[in-house]
Amino acid sequence: MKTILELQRQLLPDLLDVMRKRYEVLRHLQLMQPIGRRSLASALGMTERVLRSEVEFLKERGLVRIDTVGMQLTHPGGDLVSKMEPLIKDLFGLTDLEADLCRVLNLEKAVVVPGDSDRSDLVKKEMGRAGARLLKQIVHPGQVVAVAGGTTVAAVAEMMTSSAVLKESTFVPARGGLGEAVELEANYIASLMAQKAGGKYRLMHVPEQLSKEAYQMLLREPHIQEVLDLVHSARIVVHGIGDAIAMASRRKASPALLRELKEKGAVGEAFGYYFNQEGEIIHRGRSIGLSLEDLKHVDATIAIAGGAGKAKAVAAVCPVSGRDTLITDEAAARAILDNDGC
Amino acid sequence: MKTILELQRQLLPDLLDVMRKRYEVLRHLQLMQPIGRRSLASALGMTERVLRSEVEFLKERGLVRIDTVGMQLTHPGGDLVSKMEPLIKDLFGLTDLEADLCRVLNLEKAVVVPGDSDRSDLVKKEMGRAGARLLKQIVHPGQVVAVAGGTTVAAVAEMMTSSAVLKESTFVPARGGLGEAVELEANYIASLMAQKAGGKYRLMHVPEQLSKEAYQMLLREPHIQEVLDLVHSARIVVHGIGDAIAMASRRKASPALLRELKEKGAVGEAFGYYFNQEGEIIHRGRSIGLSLEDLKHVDATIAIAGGAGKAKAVAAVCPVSGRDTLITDEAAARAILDNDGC
DNA sequence: ACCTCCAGGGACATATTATGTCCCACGTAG
DNA sequence: CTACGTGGGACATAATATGTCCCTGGAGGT
Repeated sequence: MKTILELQRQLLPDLLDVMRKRYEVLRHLQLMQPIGRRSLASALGMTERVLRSEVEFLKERGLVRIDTVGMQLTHPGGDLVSKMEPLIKDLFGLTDLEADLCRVLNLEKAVVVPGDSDRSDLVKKEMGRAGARLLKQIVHPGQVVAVAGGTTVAAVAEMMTSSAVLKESTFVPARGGLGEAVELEANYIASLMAQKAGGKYRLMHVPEQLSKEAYQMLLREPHIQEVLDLVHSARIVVHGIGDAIAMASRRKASPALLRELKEKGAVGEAFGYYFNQEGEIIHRGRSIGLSLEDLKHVDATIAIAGGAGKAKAVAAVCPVSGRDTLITDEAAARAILDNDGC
Repeated sequence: MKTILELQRQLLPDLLDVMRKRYEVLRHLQLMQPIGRRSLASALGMTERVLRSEVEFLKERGLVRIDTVGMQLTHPGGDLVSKMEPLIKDLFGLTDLEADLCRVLNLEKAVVVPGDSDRSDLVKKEMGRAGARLLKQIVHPGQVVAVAGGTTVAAVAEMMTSSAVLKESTFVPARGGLGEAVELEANYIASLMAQKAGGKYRLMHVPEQLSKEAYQMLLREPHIQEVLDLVHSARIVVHGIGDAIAMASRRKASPALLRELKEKGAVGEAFGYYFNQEGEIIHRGRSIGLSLEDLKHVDATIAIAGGAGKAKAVAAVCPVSGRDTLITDEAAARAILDNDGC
């Protein structure tokens, strides 16, 4: 029985949305009946006309009755609502999680894919697909997309498919070298994503851990400058979120830095910034590129991270911007909401 | 599980239509890939543009991949198709049809694939796939499989895939030459099926229409004798079912024989035997090999035939054995059951 | 090296449907 | 009686789906 829902989710996601919409109408109706079109519409957050179409449909099916006092459920309509409740819960439990995440983390949008990416690579792939799809939806032609490094963003690149609008886009790494392995480096991911998307890309080869003087020199290099301008003009940012300590180790941070991070309670990391539990920046990896300042001017940031273990990191990093979109998995979502005490 | 769909259908009356449409696209894609939009559209009987929208949707969901050679299923897409198959059968009542056929024709098992093989070649392919799968399920290592000729059995051979148990099997033609075209001859099909399955095969090259004396001589030939022994020891028989008159014509039967068949009311044919509506044998094509006697000792016979036009032939031939399995298509199945008055 | 066929994708007019926005007549409750 | 909220009608407009072309490009045969 679960399988049939799973199959439908893959094959008929659009119809399931419609189903949910109609179910919501019925459910609200059950609670508010008898009620008029306009009040119900505002309660559901739909426009009057849309609700009206739905109600006409439901009336046609004999699930609601309409008379002068307003709309009410018929008996079969009431039956249907109660019988469908578990079904809807199964189908849209994740959607509810998404709504909760939006509220708790102050996100514009959240996408939750089923599973736990700590336990199955497929889940990461699925997040990647969700990220790729989202990116395609929100990007406008000609916009610059800045991408950070990490395995999860790599998954997005991996699952990216070409599309017309993306052909006009330019992909750039969000920041210079941070000490990652090549295949997780922002440069590599930007180029991979651009290739898969059929778009353009510009890279920024900057060694990590340079002296201040060397940085200053590099910054004056014309081609570096050029890319940096692109980066700062990015309207969309795609980045992962890492566990602070794990990320620092992976990037071979000095023991001193590690100790400092621990002392200051670092839990999350994103594009080179380290955050504590309250979402305050406690360290900034030395590199060039996108800064938190720049984030204020982008149209959208897409953060991607999954796995129950990342819950704290995600919760710490996310509230940073009010226009964030978060793509995560079920395990992380539940863990975040549990920690939050909701 | 049915209840879920019942509930859903109350809110989404066209759920099944859409589901079926998308499933059909995927299924055809699986059988025809890689293929272009236009060809696929005509195979499906949709217009190009409609198919295009569907494919774009499926591509978006990651079920279909599109490149320069055409469209193909992705791995998840293929998974989805196979997982959906039983579901679709249930939804469209094919499972019920199967049960009815078993009862009416006294079959051990019936498999009904959707569609009408008179109208689409794909349906024959689908029957072929079903036949190949069934064969793999029921065969035991070392058993001899006798196959008859005809386009439908050829489809089974075409769709056969290798498997461990089949590597131990030997394929032989059920009967000697009956006057078929080479690519429909049992010999050719037996060898093809063996090759696809990775198994062994022995052939039996016997000209049709020999004098009695010549037959007797041939029968004493050691290598013929050897193959004949194998044939008689076959535990599994795969054969098609043909319309009697059509088959006789195709085999260039004499006008006299044709007239005789018509007079005696021949409707069905299988491995050289002609049957009337009551299932009685009214003529036996002269050749050597498997006889009806032998059928009593086999473990299983698999009859394969589809198309509404074959309904009468199938109904006439099938009741012959109580251990028959019939693989047919929806059109034939419905026609058979209609004729039977159920 | 060429040519041909079939591939996907772009473009666009048109048909169909969904949506936003009014307004109206009518019950009902106060 | 009045004021409010009810459903339903009407209609312009937006969004979407569809039918029909055409174009470019790659794969495979020659």
